[in-house]
Amino acid sequence: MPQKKDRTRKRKSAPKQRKPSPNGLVSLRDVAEHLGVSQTTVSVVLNESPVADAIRPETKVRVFEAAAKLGYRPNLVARSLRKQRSFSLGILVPHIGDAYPGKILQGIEEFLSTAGYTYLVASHLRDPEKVVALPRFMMQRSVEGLIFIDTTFVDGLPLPAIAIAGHQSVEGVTNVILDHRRAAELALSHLKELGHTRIAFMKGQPFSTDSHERWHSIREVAQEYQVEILPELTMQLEDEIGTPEVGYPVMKKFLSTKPDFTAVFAYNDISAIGAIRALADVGISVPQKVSVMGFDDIDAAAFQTPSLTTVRQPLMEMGRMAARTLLDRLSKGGQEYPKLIAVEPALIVRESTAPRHV
Amino acid sequence: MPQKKDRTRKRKSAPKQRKPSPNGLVSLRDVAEHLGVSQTTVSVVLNESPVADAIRPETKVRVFEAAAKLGYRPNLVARSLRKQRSFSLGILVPHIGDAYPGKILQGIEEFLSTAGYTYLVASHLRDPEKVVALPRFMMQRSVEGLIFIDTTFVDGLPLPAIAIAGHQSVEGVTNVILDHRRAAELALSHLKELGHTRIAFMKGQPFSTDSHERWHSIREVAQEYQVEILPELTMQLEDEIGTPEVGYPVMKKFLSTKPDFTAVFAYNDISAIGAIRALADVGISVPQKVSVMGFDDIDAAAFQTPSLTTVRQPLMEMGRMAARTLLDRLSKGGQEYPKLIAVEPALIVRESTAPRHV
DNA sequence: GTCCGCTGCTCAATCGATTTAGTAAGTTGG
DNA sequence: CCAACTTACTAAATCGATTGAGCAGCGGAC
Repeated sequence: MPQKKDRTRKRKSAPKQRKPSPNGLVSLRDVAEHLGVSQTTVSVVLNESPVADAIRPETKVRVFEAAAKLGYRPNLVARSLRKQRSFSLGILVPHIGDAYPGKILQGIEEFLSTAGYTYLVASHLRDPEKVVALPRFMMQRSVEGLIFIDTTFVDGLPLPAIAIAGHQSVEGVTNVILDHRRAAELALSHLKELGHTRIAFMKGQPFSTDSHERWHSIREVAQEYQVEILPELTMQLEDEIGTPEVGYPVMKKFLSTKPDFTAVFAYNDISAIGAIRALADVGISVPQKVSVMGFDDIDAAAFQTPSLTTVRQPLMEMGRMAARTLLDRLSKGGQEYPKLIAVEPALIVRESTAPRHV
Repeated sequence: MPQKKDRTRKRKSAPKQRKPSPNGLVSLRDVAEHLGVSQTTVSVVLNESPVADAIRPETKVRVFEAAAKLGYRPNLVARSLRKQRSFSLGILVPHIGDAYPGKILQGIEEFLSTAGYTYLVASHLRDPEKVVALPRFMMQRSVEGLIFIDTTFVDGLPLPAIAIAGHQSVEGVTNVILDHRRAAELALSHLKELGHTRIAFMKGQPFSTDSHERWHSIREVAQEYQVEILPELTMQLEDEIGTPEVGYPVMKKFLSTKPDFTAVFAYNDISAIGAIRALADVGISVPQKVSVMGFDDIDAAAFQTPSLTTVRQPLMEMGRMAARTLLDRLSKGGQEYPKLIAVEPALIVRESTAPRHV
């Protein structure tokens, strides 16, 4: 394929003896030199930049072909540096691998992958120092935004952020939350319809971002529904564990007080599962003797024995929305952004609740 | 704090009117200009490079103080580009959020965070195209190495890699695997001691990387232990689902053949849970009528009703070892690396297995 | 007096892309 | 015939760090 004219080759009478790419990868320069054109040309053509309108179609074809032939893939680190955009987000979770954040991550990833974004995840294990350090660390890695999952963060973030299950009102942060009021209505009306009046409640751990709001809504709705919340039927989760072990000892201890109750509304599915286990240990069958209501509808809920009646949070959807909203904010760039996004719960009736035993 | 001599300030008679950092962050240059020293000085001092031995202690102090005062944090993207090291790894999982990879991720993250490394995770959802594209994409992001979890990858990787539950023999890849032979011994001897002779087996999905090896070991050990593996008592998992739903219909269908068996050895805990559910649906109680044995010991296993007897894989440990081994390989740089790392299973006896019902 | 070596730094190239400004060659209009 | 415009590119700055090479100024040896 002879070229008509060699229009650029002369410049290099004493070439600077360029060494091959140290990492063995094909760079823009390699493609440019291979073709005898400038890096600019290759760059604008491959990026289909408007500037490339001025490039001859034949040249474009040559560039595309050479890029394909040499297997050129742009170095995204270099691109990040130059464009001051990394196409990545940072995600903070209490523990990677737990079911609740796991489901949310699925939703986030699903959306991000279609948008060409990646993400860095890190677990802070509820360590306040990490909660401060990790966002900083991620910013050093040039993430464009942050997503907090069930995490109480420190404000003053210089980056747009989304807090899933976040209830802090902080400048620049969009909270994605469940309609807890509605959730309480669904759960309590279900239990009430089944005839339960003496209901035990498990309050979430103080560090869980939904705890306060959820409890508040439950009390409010309970009052309206004339369901009594008795102090002696109220438990408090404390431990920071992602397994049902979180609910087991609490229920054990509760049972040792010989409480008079016919139903339990757990803080979440995980603690409900632990509670059922504790009930079973002392021979209280669920749902025959006691009904148990979970929260979240994690994957495991449907396959427990008995399967869990629970209030479903659309976790994947929340993840998707969080990702979508954040990317939206990034592309708009403006100061306009939603402060709050609420999603609706659903009551999922399974086997762990039944009419009150009489 | 007056300076003795102004040794560098003169050069800028007609300064190039430098604009402030566009992203509002403090750069090396900002620190250097603030102090009136070169970027080199600031860089070598902050990195405690050996070259910094030649810098006066007072200067060092000034640099450290200025960096702290201005809140300088090095831009890791720029550093990556220059050093050709990103201090990050890429991790491929079938699904983010599933219990098995989740537990492994915990181990990986635990180790990486102490080493100052981050990681990018991506789910390939068993899509062969993604399995090819994602490592490429991660390499464009300059990850230094890859970890595959339960993933059949395509060889010819230009990067060091670790495959957890990997059984491919590929140049440059270290496989981290369970001692399946030992696992089979533990499980079968337990069932045999309980008097079970008609044992049903669930084979893993063909795409699950452990399936073949596990089945092979089970058959081998079964022969030695004189445990019969009957075709009519053998099930095959097919679906790509991370919930117990994967085992449920398979067991349902199996039961419809009116099989004669007293125990089930499931492929993993997830499918065991689904199987128990299916057994319960038709009134077969576990472990009274049928014993069920799981595999993995995911968090949920201990809190099922009945709790699962299972073969534990040290998943977090496997994650930790994978990360450690990979970083080791990266720092050594040489061609020397372990081809195989085997970890030991443990038998965890809980409630789902019992002596054969007679 | 001057050469050497040490101290304490600075200069400038570099990583691999993007992007602004510019330029050589050819075409058109008056 | 020349200015103006168009076409098809190229040169060089830039992002923010790291790093090899280099350079003043000073003290001491000869």
